[in-house]
Amino acid sequence: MSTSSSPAFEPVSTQTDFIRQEHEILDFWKRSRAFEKLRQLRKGGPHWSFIDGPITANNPMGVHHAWGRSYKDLWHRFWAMRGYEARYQNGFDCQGLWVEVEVEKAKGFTSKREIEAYGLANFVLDCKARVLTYAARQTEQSIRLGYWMDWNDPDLLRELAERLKEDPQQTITIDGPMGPVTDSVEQIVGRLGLPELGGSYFTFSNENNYTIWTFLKKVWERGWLYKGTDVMPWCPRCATGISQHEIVTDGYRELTHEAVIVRFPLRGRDREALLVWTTTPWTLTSNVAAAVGADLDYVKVKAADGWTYYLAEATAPRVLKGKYEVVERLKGEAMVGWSYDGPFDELPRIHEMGVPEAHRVLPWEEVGEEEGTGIVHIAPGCGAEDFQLGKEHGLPAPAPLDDEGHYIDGFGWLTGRYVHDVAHDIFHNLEEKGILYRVDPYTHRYPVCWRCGTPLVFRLVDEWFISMGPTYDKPREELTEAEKEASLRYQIMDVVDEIKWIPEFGYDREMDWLRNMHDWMISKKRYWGLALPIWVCENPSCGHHEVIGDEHELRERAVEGWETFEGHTPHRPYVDAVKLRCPKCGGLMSRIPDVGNPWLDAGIVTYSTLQYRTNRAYWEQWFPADWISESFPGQFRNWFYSLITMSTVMERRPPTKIVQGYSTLWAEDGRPMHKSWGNAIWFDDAAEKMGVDTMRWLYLNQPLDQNLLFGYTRADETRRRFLIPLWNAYAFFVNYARIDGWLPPEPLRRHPSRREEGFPRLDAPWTAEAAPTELDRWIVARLKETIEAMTAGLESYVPVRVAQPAESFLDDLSNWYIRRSRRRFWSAKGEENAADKEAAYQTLYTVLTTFVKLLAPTIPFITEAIYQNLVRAVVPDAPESVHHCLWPEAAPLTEAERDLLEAMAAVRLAARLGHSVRAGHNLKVRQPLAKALIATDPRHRRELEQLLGLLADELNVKAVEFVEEEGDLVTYRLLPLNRVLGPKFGRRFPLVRKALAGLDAAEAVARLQAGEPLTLTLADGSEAVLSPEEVLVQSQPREGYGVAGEGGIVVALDTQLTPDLRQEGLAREVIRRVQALRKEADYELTDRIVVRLRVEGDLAEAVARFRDLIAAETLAEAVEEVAEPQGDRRLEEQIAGTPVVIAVERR
RNA sequence: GGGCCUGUAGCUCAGUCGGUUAGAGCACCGUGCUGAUAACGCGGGGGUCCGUGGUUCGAGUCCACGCAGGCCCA
Repeated sequence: MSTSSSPAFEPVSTQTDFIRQEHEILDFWKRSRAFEKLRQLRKGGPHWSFIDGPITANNPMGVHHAWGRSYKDLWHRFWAMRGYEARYQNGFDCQGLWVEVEVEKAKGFTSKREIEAYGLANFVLDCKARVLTYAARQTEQSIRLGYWMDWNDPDLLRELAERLKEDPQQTITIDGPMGPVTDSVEQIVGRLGLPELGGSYFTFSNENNYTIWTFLKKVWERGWLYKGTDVMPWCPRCATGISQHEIVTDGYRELTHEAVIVRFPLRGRDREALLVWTTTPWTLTSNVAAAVGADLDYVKVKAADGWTYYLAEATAPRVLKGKYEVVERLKGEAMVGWSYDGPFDELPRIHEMGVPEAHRVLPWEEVGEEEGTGIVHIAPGCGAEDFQLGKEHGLPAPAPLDDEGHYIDGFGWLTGRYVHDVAHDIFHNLEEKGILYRVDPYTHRYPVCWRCGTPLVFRLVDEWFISMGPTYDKPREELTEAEKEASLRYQIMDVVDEIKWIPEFGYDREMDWLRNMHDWMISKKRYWGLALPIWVCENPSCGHHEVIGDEHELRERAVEGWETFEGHTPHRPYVDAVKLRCPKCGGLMSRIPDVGNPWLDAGIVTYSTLQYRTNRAYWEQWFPADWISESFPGQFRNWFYSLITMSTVMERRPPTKIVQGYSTLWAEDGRPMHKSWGNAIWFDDAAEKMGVDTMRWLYLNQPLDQNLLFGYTRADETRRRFLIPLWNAYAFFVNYARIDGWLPPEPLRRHPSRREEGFPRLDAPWTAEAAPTELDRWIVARLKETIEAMTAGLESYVPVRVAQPAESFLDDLSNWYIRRSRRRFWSAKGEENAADKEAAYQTLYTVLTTFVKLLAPTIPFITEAIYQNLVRAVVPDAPESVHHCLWPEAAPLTEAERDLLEAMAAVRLAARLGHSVRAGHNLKVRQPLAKALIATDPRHRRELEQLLGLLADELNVKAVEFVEEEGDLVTYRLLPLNRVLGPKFGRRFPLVRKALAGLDAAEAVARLQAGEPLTLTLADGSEAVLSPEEVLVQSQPREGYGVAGEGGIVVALDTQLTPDLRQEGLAREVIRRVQALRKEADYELTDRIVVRLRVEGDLAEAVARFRDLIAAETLAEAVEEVAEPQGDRRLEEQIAGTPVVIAVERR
């Protein structure tokens, strides 16, 4: 964002405020319409299709959403840089109980009755308005994250929300991508996301709802839609059934209830009773039977309280109070058929249903003795398994609760009471009747409502289901076509086979779910959601039902109420007005009042958002998605499931080619984030305190299958490890380039944004003016390697494979290339090393401009800031944004480059060893030494010889020499090659190892090097012959010689200090202190100075002798010895025991 | 209750086909380097590789059983 007219780099501070910079970049993108321009640039490119898993527009977005959204943005940007065109449509999930619950809270409603009194039309408007409000909020947050998507203007969404509540029927005109659109507010809202309005898709849109109707009609036509009566988990607060999909998602909580043991007196016997256990006392009102395990062992005991009890033998010690005596042992089988008096036989409803007559003992294989008494209370109207068992035995099924959890009429004193409030009164009542045995607290995982947390009850209800079809008891590959045709379950599995799952275990999870899942319950007795298009004949003797496939069919079939519905979106209450004629009996048909399961809304989007109903050619262009990405937990049975199931029904095709999943976000303390635990971090806070580039890098550097521990400590670490070094490498370059007035020559000025403009390749990035060194060639080879690795990582959708090569490259760049190259940038202009300096500039410029492109998809802000200065400020015709550039490409590494990479690794190892020796001898690097000695094999020697100057420099030695006779530096160790000799000698192997260790190593090595075998005499007297290939010779540093070794390289240093070396070392001590003073004085890098010193003894000699060196190194025009040194800065201390005073002054 | 995964340094995690002295980052201590760095280098302390048993010349790695935690399903 240069403002100067003549091209030049802007100065760069190393103290940049990254967060402020992010806001400036956001402004820049907005001002320059960067995203719109990118879309223009990529128009006509090959398609990369992404379908967004819709985010629930119900609350501000969290840092866990930011995780997924960073990935979505990253891969969009990556493919755009590869030249692909994408659709960029964000999605909002809009309908369902989660929105209703929030609106209820806001309105202070606590029951469905209050909603109905308020009016469905108003309630639905409130739900729509809430969705629009939070969609606006989430859009703003996503923009802050740097996410580039096609969304609506947040202000427009907020305005629609207000207008909607004002008067949904008022007509407005808004601008769309194809021109102005005029319609009622309600219809504009219903058309959001369609081509004429653009922006995010909303699952409450007309198109989304009607496409689901189309889906449901197909289901119905194939005979898979049915109404079932069953005992279902039910939330008494929300007054709705909870489907299996929902109950397993966050659906259990550790709760402590009071478990009760009750006497069921046996009829016709005196004070003999079954002991029956339950954790849900409210269900005792509806007890019908008692179940025993036919093969379990039971006992009849005489207890101290005068009763005789029956219970499972294994349970007796923990169940029975006080002393007891076992009178008889019997199998459960023996008790089957006994009848007993139920605990609430006096209730009128129980009487009416013939329950007392039905009471008896049944056999049931599910009965166990781990809990309770081994005799299970059966209430067919209150439990799913109980209902099944009751059906098998033809038992009545009293259902005691209404939809809000109150006892219905006919339950005596309980009628009208709330299910979760009656436990104690029931205990009291049982006590009075003399049948309460004991009550104990019992902690178990109990299902709760996933929205409001209310413990669920089980109710006998009518719901609508999609049949998943039979599960056949044979392997899938043996299924016939006919069997598959009859079972949606297996059709879905076939589709799942065609999808690539990342990580791979996703496939198994999805399959596991499909094998086990029950029919999909799609109805909900609520208000805000998909209006299920099921119309039922009102004539009770007919009951025929039909599914309507779209709005046109509805209009054709409507015989009543169309005028009430017309002009409205297909939501309650208006759509409920439409009546049809029953084709069977001629009666009137009404829509069932239920709304749909919200996963229907999200599952249809690969059809509804791609114009499946209206423009099949367009749909074919973008279907299936290339990639979708969501957090794993829950999605196997929710979005992934519904998406795949619905696509299977629609077209029997996979909705996406790749599913990428990632784990759960936790707080840094390893626990889930929880408002009440104080460990939650809000997105807005994270963005403004960490910066979103930091967040995005943190997300990238995270294995998909592990939970992400998110917090400020980790963010600081991430910033320090990656963003700051990146920024400083860039700042280093710019600040020296400014000093030298360096600008990139022509071949380096190419940053194409379209393929036809050509690619600069990295094989020879230097002009004729540059004389690249091995170091330059090395970092370019590393860059090529990094391009290859990051590209492969991105193509495979594995984030750590993108982050890891980038981090390792930056480390090499910062801590080796730049550190070793610094001096090359200092030299003055026009000297004989101009070509070397030019090479350094060209290399670093190429590396930095290429590297920021590789990083741009992940950390879009800092890379944009760097690009604007490195490229746009000096190459005005370059693409306007780094995000408009094409992805770097490089030819494969050449043989020479591979060799160079190996060689540099050897040098760095040798340098490490040299530093280690210095540290061991307390020899500062500042102190020059005469030579380093290296003992190594011929291959490493060849490698090191290419780069000796570099190594000498790094170790501050005058020479590096190789020693032929290693024995001085090294001792040998002989080790057996386990892999070979282990199997060869088997049991004798330890003896071989021992014998080998006992040899004279030097002598044995000499023989081996001559190619002769070794003959060993083992401890058991036998002999073993080892060929040279079977022995590993390990050289290790000889103790006490100042050597260090590793990986086949041994380094020693000549630690003798000659007077010359010592004086040079002292001179360097002086230089170091002058540099420190320069820094303290805050001089510019180019400022010339005068150095004034007072020194004595050795030091004086050293200064006199190395005066020129000191002057050159510190940019001093003069190095003067004075009695009282004065200047801008001054220090007094000792060097090697000699006092010294140094002052510097700027010229 | 069943299935899958995990258990390695204070913390977060690598550890290939079973093989030689079990590693990294963070944190801590010492020390060096520093005319880009909030960095970086070198060194140090810190290990019952969850436990028990087994297979094997050899087990962090394979097997069995158990313990603890996570996920999925009942």
